[in-house]
Amino acid sequence: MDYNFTDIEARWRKRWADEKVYAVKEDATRPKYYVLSMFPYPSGAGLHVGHPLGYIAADIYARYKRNRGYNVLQPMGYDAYGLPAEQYAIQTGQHPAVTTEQNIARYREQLDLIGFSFDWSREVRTCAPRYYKWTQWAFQRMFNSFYCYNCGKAQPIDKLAARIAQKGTAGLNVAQTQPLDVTPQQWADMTERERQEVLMNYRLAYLGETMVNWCAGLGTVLANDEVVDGVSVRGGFPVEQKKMKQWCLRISAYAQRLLDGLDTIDWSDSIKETQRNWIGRSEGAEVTFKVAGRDESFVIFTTRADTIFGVTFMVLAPESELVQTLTTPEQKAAVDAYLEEVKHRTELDRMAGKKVTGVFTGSYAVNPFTGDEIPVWVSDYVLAGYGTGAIMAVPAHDSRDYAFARKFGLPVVPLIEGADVTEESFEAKEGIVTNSPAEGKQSLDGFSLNGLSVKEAIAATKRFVEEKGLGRVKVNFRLRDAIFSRQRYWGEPFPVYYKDGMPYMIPEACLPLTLPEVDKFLPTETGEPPLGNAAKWAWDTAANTVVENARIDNATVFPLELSTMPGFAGSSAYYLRYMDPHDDDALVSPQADQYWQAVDLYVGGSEHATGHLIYSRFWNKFLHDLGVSCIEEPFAKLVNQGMIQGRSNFVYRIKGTNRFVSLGLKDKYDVTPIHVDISLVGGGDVLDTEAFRQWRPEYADAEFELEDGKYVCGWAVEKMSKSMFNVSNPDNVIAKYGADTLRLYEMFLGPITQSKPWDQNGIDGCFRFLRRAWNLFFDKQGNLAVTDDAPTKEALKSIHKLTKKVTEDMEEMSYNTSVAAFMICVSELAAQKCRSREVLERLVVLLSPFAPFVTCELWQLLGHKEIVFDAPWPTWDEACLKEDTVTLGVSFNGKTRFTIDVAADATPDEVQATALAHEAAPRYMEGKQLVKVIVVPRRIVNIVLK
RNA sequence: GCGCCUGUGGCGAAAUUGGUAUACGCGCCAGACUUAGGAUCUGGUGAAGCGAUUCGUGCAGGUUCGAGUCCUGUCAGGCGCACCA
Repeated sequence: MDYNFTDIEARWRKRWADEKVYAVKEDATRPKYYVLSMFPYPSGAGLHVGHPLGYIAADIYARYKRNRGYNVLQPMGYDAYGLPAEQYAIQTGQHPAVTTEQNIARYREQLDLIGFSFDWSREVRTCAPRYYKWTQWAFQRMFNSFYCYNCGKAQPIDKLAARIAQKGTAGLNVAQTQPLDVTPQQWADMTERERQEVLMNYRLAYLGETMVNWCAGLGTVLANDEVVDGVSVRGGFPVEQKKMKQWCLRISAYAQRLLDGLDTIDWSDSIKETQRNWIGRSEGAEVTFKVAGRDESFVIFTTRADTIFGVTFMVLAPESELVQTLTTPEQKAAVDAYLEEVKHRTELDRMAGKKVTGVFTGSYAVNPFTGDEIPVWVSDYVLAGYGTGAIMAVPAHDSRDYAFARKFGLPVVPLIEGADVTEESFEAKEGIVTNSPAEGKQSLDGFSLNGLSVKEAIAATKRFVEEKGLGRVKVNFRLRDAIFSRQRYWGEPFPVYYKDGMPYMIPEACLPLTLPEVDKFLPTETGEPPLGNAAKWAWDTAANTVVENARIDNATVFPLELSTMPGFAGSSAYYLRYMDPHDDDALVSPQADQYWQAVDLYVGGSEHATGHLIYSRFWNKFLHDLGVSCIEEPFAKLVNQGMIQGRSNFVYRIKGTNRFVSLGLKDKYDVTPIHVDISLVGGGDVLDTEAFRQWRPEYADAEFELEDGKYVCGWAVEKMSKSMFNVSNPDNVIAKYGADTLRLYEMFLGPITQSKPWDQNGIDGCFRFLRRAWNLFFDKQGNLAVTDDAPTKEALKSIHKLTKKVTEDMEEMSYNTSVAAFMICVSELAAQKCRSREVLERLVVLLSPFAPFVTCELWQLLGHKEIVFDAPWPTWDEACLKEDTVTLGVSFNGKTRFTIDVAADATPDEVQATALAHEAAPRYMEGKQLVKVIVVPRRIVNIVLK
């Protein structure tokens, strides 16, 4: 019987769906295992062969766990809100919901072809109201929470309000936008609106006036991780800094926990390191400097408190409010001119130019340690958003301060023995401190760091600063709060209305607040977000319903928020929803959460390192604080699959003509390389010139200059993308080879964590393997030829070897070597003409996670009623793997010379005797003395001579 | 600049974690069956040499009886962060 994969796959696909074989329920009698692949954004282009790589790896693991007796949850869904659908809507007027629906249908079709064991009854879509109800709910709970550092978790905001009413804000140790000073009396005298303003300073979801990344091209603000090199990740439009009122999530409150949590999870070092960098913890000190001749002071942050004796000037960020207070009348014109100049420099200029600029404020600060008066400058190399927006400059030991000092002729005072600062600053945190204070100079209480190591000096200075009340030890984080508003249509609406300019949450019982219809997806004429176009987008607090805008009276009917939530909102807790997707009373029921706990294996791309994977961890920690998620870290183990790149082909057109020259001849002419669709190119990169002429009208009368009668294309490895015509589509591969071959080949390509180009050429090897495996079960006439005879020793050895290898590879997800092992085993069994049922059944089970279709068919042909997915995973017997004799390499002084065969259980003495008795041995022994013989078990015997 | 990762045949990649380097697949070569082959099967395939042998894991050292693997330095490529004080 031929291996007819088309029939086999179609039949089993149907049966799996009809019998719902992948549906799972909580089952207390079996251990659970939760496998998750990052859900896709369903783009219009459909899946290419790169997308399923991670899904296949996860699916193999999920199926393996199922064979091992685990109750495996492996769901799938769609991250359905996003910019492309909205951009498409703006261009075509097609509603994003319609295109999204179409794209999802297409994705589903493609995913089904590949044979994943997803439980589709648990599918989620972020744009479904029943789903985003819980996104809105979580947002409301964040609004109604603050973060208490004393108890280390989120708390209800009412508790804070009560505390302020009783004791004021004094002594609060909570996450806040800025320190406030409110007494109980003041609180009592406040209006409702004023109190709301105070509370806004502490809420975990808050409305903040912040500098945001404004992208005019997209008409919205972006989060930091959505901006790279000053342009938007999506679309590549320029991004500028702008001060706007936006919803923010106080993710910075969780900075320390996000950092600590990394030590408890099994993620790759590189992703953990990326997150550590992004969180950017730095320990230092805040030191207060008085302004000379005035009753003012300001605070700076430094990690190098030990360099306090080398401070020769101070620098303020241009955006800092201190600039106004510290600028003297004489300097005001110069400072204002500078501020104006900085404002018009975009983020890109600022990074690319790296010009050293700045201006003197006219004021002087007093060094608290020495009493020296030092000038205060303004420069854009100091960031307003980090620390206090002001620094003490130590040009001798900081390259940025050094460049500034050299440009403006400010003094450089070295503080470390032997440091040469004539050409550049000395930044290493090592050496012995000197000059602190300089000889003959006074310092506060005679404080001196001279003779200490840098490390000791930092500690000593911090202690001194705290003792003398000059400042305090402080930990700073680079992690910024996440900006949570987008001026877009296609996203979750905020369940928020505005009364007296302050936001209020619509009642929880009224969730979800569904996205309204609009007739235009562009901003309104007054520049409001697209939701401003909705006719019915106001909240009636009496009736608790959405009503016509026309009825807004600000008495009982109020305007609703016009922004929507960003992409990461819906993807931040989806793994929890999969546990209990149809529950309308809870995001996840306690029972479901207790059973499934958290994701055991999470598979997805590393590009989400500073986006989704941080937001999701934050979101889960918050839900954990609420008691909704029982585990603090959502993803116990993370595997980042590599990207599959495309292999593009080029033709070379002679400039100004319609004549194309083959690769080997292109250097003779002035040519333009042009991407050519890879479907027009065959093996050896030979172009089908006729197909090329028909490809596009402008090439209809193309002429070709051939070499050896062929047109050879150039090639390059690039990102797989429609515009480069290098996309390979899984449907085509499946039509030609079957899904089992595709699965096997994607795994065989190399380690899943590695990026690699897609090369269709190798796939025949995997197809041949499957066909050979299939043929093991049939005789020449095509009849099933499996016997119940006892297996031979060799066959048992082959299958046990395979069992061991595949089982051990599973945990490492080292599937490429497993596939190789399958190939070896099958060719061994074929050579042995093995027909043993016992052996072949084991082979079928082992192969089933990799090739589910063909193994289902074989399992049934072998007479089993149950599906192979529930068959127990085979075990191996070490005794079967033992050799009777082993071949050892014999080396003299480390160089292998010949091999010997000895009994597997030979003692070292026997091995040594056999080795020395070998006919070739005397040749290498000649004239040398035997020092010792080292017998490495089962490997090699090394004879050491002198 | 700082941090992390990776360098092995013509190509994708293995290597029992310090023990016969290049498993497995692609490609290539030869043979078989064919009217035919971009089908199938069998064998060969790191380099040099007729050969025994010698040389071979980016480069240079080191530890070891023995190093792709460990250590030091260096070069190249990739990723992340980057006026973060």
